[in-house]
Amino acid sequence: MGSQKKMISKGRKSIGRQRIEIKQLEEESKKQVTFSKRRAGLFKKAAELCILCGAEVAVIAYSTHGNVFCFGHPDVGAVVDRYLTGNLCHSSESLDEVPVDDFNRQHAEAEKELEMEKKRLKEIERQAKEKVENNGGFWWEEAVDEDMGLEEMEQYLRALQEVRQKVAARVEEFRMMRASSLLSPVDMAAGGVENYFGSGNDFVIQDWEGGNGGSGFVGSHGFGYGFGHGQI
Amino acid sequence: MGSQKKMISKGRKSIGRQRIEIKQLEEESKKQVTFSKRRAGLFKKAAELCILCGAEVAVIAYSTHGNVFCFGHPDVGAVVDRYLTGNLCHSSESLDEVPVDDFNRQHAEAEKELEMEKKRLKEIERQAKEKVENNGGFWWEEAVDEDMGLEEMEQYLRALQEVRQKVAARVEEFRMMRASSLLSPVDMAAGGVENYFGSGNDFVIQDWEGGNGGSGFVGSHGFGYGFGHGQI
DNA sequence: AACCCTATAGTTAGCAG
DNA sequence: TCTGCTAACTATAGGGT
Repeated sequence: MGSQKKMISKGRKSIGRQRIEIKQLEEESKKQVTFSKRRAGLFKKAAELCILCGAEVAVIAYSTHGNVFCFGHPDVGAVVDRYLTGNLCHSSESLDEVPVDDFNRQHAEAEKELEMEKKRLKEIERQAKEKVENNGGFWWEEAVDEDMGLEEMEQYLRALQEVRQKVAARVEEFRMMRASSLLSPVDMAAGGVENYFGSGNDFVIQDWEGGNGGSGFVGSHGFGYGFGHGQI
Repeated sequence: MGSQKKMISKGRKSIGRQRIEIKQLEEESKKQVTFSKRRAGLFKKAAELCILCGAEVAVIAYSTHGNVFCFGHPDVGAVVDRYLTGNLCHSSESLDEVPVDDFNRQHAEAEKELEMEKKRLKEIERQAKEKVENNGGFWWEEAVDEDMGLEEMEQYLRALQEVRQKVAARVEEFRMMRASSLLSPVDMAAGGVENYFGSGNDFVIQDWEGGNGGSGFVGSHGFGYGFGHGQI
């Protein structure tokens, strides 16, 4: 950190930071530079949030080129896991302007969402059953029994994690074997998998309610909003 | 939005922002306020990154109280999905100082990691088998066949997503049924589940390599580093 | 608890090497 | 490409309401 000499001679050393509009950058090179810089900033902010507030945070960022960069505390997997197992993610339709202080309305929305979620679950199960009957599908497609207990389910969830790890590892192994050249690490699985949270195509901010209402969360850039709860 | 009168009388209106050390805040109330403010800032930054650079970003943040707040574009589920299916997340031991330009070394590390991953897989499978033999465990614990093909495996992965969704939904349903009061929405799954990416207990920043080397990625707060690649 | 406000700490756009 | 610089922009700590 020692030596910075002045190495600029003109009166104005630099025009300094300029205000920019927040909209898609046209120039590819500028886009890349900005991505690098801002990603670093984002990760730093995330880390500070963790340290200051004891929060657990995961950030996953894909560049347009398809490369992924992650930050996580305690680690990405743990946070994502927690998210997947503990969150049914009440899909946000486009409630564009959530009144900041209307608790009751939000609660109503929550219950409606839950209802829809249940319906969707039913539909999925029905389809799965159908598939098995018609195509003689694989055993795992009829895995979840209608009468499975909570206890058993939790064990199942845990086991599922393990299995997934194994499969992912195996898939990775395969990929490593055949692809020593330049193959995008992620596009294999990109297609085909349904987006099972059913949200729209815009930005989404979602908070999860712990059982009692909360107050509104307000973002800034024309996001689609999920639930907003000041409850921390 | 209309009326701000001056309501401060002394010479200095405010002491303004003070420098703070980045370390766990002691005061609970301050912690909460900071979490709110900084979470908002983090989400805004994430959104700007998406807009400016066309990136896909997911941010998941848990407060110490266990409440979750998410940001995602196109949405959290999509990004997480992409992450889970396309990423084995080469666990970062503590390669504390990755040389910025040593591609070969990084490649070597990658292969070593893979080797360890394989070993771990073997160990897990052995344990699973043992468990099945000793306890008559559940069928799903012996799910992954040694000779499963890539094709089949990919389908399996996809199916796994579906099943997990179903289970998560079911678990959620159960929880909703019994807990109408204040129960943390997430702590059920928090314990017991192994961290299947095998990273440590510290901060983790992980990038994914697309098949050819890249240059170093440098963070700032004593994180554990994964792979660093300038490749965007 | 959620907003204001202000002053200032911190981030970053544009350049240069 | 990535690093460093600098000026200007932006986030936010502390405080009030």
